[in-house]
Amino acid sequence: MIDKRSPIPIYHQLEESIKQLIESGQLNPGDALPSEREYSDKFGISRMTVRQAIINLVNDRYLYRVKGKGTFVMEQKFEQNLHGLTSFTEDMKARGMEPSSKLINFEIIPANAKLASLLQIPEYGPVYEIQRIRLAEDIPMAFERTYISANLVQGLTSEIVKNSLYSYIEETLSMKIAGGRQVIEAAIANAEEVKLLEIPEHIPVLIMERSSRLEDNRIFEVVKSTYRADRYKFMIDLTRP
Amino acid sequence: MIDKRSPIPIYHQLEESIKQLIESGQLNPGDALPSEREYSDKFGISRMTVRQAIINLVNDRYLYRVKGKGTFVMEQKFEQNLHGLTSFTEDMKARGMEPSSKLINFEIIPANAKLASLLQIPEYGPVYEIQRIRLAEDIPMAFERTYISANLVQGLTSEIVKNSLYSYIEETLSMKIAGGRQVIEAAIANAEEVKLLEIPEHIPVLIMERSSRLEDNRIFEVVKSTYRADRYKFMIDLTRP
DNA sequence: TATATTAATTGGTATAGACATCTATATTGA
DNA sequence: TCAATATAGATGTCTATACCAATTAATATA
Repeated sequence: MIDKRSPIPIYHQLEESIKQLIESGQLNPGDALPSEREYSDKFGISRMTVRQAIINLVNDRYLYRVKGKGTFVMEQKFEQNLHGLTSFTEDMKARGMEPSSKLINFEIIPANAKLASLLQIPEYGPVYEIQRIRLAEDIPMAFERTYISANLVQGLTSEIVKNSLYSYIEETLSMKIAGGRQVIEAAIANAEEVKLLEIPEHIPVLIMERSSRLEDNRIFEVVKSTYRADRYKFMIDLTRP
Repeated sequence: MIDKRSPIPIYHQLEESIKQLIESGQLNPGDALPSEREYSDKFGISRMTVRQAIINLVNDRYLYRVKGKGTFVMEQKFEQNLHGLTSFTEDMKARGMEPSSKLINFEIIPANAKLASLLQIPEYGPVYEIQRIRLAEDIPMAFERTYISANLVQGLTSEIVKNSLYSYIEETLSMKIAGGRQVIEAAIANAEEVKLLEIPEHIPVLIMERSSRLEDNRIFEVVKSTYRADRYKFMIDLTRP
């Protein structure tokens, strides 16, 4: 598996080998990798060389590491593309914080008039409603409600949502996600948000509404998120054409 | 510059130190950094530790390395972006509304510490302060404070500001505007904003802070705007690459 | 002079080991 | 039984050293 006499650097051989295990499904998201010392012993190479392979895979978002616990396989990596700078998970990671989610609700509901209009479906049509609390370092940062047309995105389960919705849509359903539109506004937290976000009453929040579309311009998702404004800011990079 | 007794890792201290040199303009795009061995000798730290700092900066696209030649400051830190740098005027016109402005203040003031840091100029350096109310269809929408380094953008008058600041910079002064960075947050309107925007007390507002830079990465403008959140939303288009 | 060689300098790869910090588990003591 | 304490094992930081590979400049040679 590792050829020390090869002109290809050892760390690169190991890197490709691990990447291959992930892409072939022998290592699944969340799985723990052997420890650095195990790799070191197994292949008779230095631990620093193992680390170099792993560091590269962490930078490429194939893996993530938790001090004292181990190294694990990342959820699908291209999720970051769509959200860009305003993706909660990526944003938090970029700030050196550990993001997590708490699923509050997952069910199919009939679309009301507004939702039907946003999703471009008939009124009372079936829609997945997914409600989540987004946390950073276990502190509630945002309350997120996602609505997905059930006729368009079929076979959705809470497990899929927990892993990666976008990879399910793109890989399993073979539909191509093209982009989206986001609107940001400010408001005062309502009672439900105060409770779920564990914040004082009457403090300002940021509301983000996003609708995401497929390549054929059908809307497959509408997300409404409420961010606590005392802890969260939206950052946007602008480059002139 | 490097404190070995600090609990902050040495590589991280060096990393921040180099990043600071770049962002403050003491290191310019294309400039060569001292070699790894020079850093190692200068600070009395291991070359591997220097490399860890540099590797991180290469991953963050601050630097790039060429084997046998050296390490250099990257030309453009960020890749192409999704949205352009638009002014209030352009934004309102795009929404089919008639924009106008009311100039409240136009003077040269000495930069305080925060402003000096944001504009990358010495403290007490001369800065244009331009305060404006932005209106759409004669309704106040935002209170905007613009700060411009007077040594960088010379000969500014209130007449120029009334017309188009950006075209003055690009056409008359022949300086190229490259982009900027925006931060959006929510707050409760303060007394001044309540008065100027003619809004009720305690309503939420959107705060936008933008810093704009020239092609040579000098910051020429810092803008802080307060938008009434009941009338104004930020819209962002995301398109997948 | 023009070309080839060599030396010096740069980043790239790899090793071995030390100690720190964090996590989970097992053990001990009240 | 419950809580504090020890420990084993994981990643994180750092050192010191060695040699490889690419580039550049100085030097020797035809």
